[in-house]
Amino acid sequence: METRIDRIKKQLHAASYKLTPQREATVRILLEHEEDHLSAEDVYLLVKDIAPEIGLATVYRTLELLTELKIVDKINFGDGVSRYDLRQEGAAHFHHHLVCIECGAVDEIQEDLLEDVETVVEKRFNFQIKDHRLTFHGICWRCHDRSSQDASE
Amino acid sequence: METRIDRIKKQLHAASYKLTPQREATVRILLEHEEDHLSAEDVYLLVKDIAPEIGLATVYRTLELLTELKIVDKINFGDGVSRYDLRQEGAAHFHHHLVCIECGAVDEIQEDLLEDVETVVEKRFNFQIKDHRLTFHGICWRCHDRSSQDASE
DNA sequence: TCCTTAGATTATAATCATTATAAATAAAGA
DNA sequence: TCTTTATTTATAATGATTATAATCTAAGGA
Repeated sequence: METRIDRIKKQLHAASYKLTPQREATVRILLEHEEDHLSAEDVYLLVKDIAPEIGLATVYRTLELLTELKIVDKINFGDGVSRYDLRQEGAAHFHHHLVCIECGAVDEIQEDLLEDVETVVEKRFNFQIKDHRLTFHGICWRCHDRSSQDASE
Repeated sequence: METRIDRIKKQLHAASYKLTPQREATVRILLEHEEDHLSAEDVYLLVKDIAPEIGLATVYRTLELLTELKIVDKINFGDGVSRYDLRQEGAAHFHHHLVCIECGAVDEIQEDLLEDVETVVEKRFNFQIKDHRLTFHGICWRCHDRSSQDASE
């Protein structure tokens, strides 16, 4: 965990930014909620517990900075709020998401799965792919289980 | 073109909505700009040319209604504005997008390309896919041509 | 025809997420 | 220490979207 923060510190320094206490607190929250797809507001509320004097604008600035340095990814599921995800270290590509239309849960897929598709797209459309966003909307296994259980009662 | 509007009229009636003049004007604008990924504001400004008395709220309501009936798709490229696309008639799946990080152009891919990926995801994650969103970020052929031309000068 | 009712629309205000601003603070270097 | 620069804070502003209330319109009956 500490080494993870140290590496982020180095990344900041490499771009001549500092890991201020506020920034460190924000990163810690992101590390503690790596699975969670937090919004800026979510991060703000959580950071306030460990650094009560922090302001919302600072959280926004920090998240933007981290996004710029590709330490976090900013995603958008269409509900009007941006969400921030710590990048997997060494991940060449953005991971994918499964959004459940029943319960709203968001699961992640770490595998790439798109290599073949990207080859086709690059050739056919003469488009040099740098990144991708793939989200599936559907019914998650939890809701699936729940409804088949309901049916059998 | 007229038949296209007639069919949309039927879809509305089937859900017991009417194709009012304002709604028709909005649909016409969408038809005329099928390639364009308009925002609500864009649609509003264009509709005002053919129906000057229309209000922004009506445009929003109409777009929301059309989205609900799956006549248009609401997309989100992460720039804080929702964009509205007329669905291809008979399209089983949402089309994909190529967003150029140089010039901001958005091109469309009509092919599905994801069939294999979806089979894998449904099996491996026990997730019943209903729809998907796939966007590639990269350099479009126009910017690519432009920069290789610059280099040769 | 007139009345009633329900649906649509308009203008406007309100809301929510996000960004900009200006003053205050802290840290780094000379 | 003094000066410069980056950073943060609180607050105001912005921009997209949604809600509200008043008004309008069309359809169906008496």
